[in-house]
Amino acid sequence: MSASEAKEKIQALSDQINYHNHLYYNQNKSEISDFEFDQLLRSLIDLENQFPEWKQPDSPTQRVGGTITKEFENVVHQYPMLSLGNTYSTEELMEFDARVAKGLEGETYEYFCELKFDGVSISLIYENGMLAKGITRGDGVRGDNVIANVKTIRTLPLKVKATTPEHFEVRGEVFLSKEVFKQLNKEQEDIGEETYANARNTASGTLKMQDSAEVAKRKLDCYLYYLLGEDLDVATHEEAIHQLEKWGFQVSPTYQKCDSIQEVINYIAQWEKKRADLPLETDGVVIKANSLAQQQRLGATAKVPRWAISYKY
DNA sequence: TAGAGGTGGAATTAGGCCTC
DNA sequence: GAGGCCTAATTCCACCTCTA
Repeated sequence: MSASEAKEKIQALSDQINYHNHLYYNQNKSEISDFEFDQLLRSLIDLENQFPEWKQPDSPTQRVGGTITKEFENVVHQYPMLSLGNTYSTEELMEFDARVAKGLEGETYEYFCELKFDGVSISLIYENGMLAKGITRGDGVRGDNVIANVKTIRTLPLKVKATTPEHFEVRGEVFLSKEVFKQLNKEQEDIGEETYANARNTASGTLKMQDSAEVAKRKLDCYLYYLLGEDLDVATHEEAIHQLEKWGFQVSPTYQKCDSIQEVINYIAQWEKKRADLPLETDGVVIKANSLAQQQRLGATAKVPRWAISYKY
């Protein structure tokens, strides 16, 4: 095979694999068997080994893993990763609303609600459209760069196709879906090993595994919920979420803008009934002030932002 | 068994508001 | 302005569950 033929073949195989990945993870459909999918991947790996000059940095083979990480690089977060304050009742929500109203005296404001999924927080750094770092929360100031493991998450774009700022950060939650966790425990049972206690801690442990090939087998998934950086051209959290969707990131389909705290309360009540039907575990709702300028004005304490709070079911 | 990530609760501190 | 009260913010620690 000539070099130019190899280049075309590598591109065609990459497109094919990306197409099937997209179908499987975004539409929950599969046109080929797991065996056929593996065959496609193996063909691509063989070709890339023969013609490494045509191997693309965002090749789907990057997701197969294989990197052994002896020690994760410790990285300082550009923007501290704060946790959220918790509420457990509508009374506490009303108090939160009163604090927001006080902080934004005389201004109108709206909220943005989304379900809080039971997973592990992650910060993704993109440089020139390429996924460069995947950092755990750590102590909120510094975290570990687990990029080799993050790259195995097939719903995450390794390269953003659209025009983006040179540098931006996306935050989200890495999780194991109920179905994948069930399957994982079945496999443990089959080989006579102890089953995992819960999906959140299993996802957390998986992210810190040293063998990314093993991580790739666990089928981690990720929802993104926060966009950070300069030159982003967005004025509200809602616009930021739409921007993430346009760039090909998977965001939670449960989000909703609310004009008042009463609408927030209605949203919480609505999802309390429906959340059991979701494919992954949720433990509450995150409520944020929608305007980024107002978020700035409300600021944060040393531990939690004043413009957002979580409601725990 | 040690170390890491994360959660939740108790204790302490800081700051705002009210009364005198 | 001083003192007391209340609430929010912060710190610390115990605990759970995972991987190495």
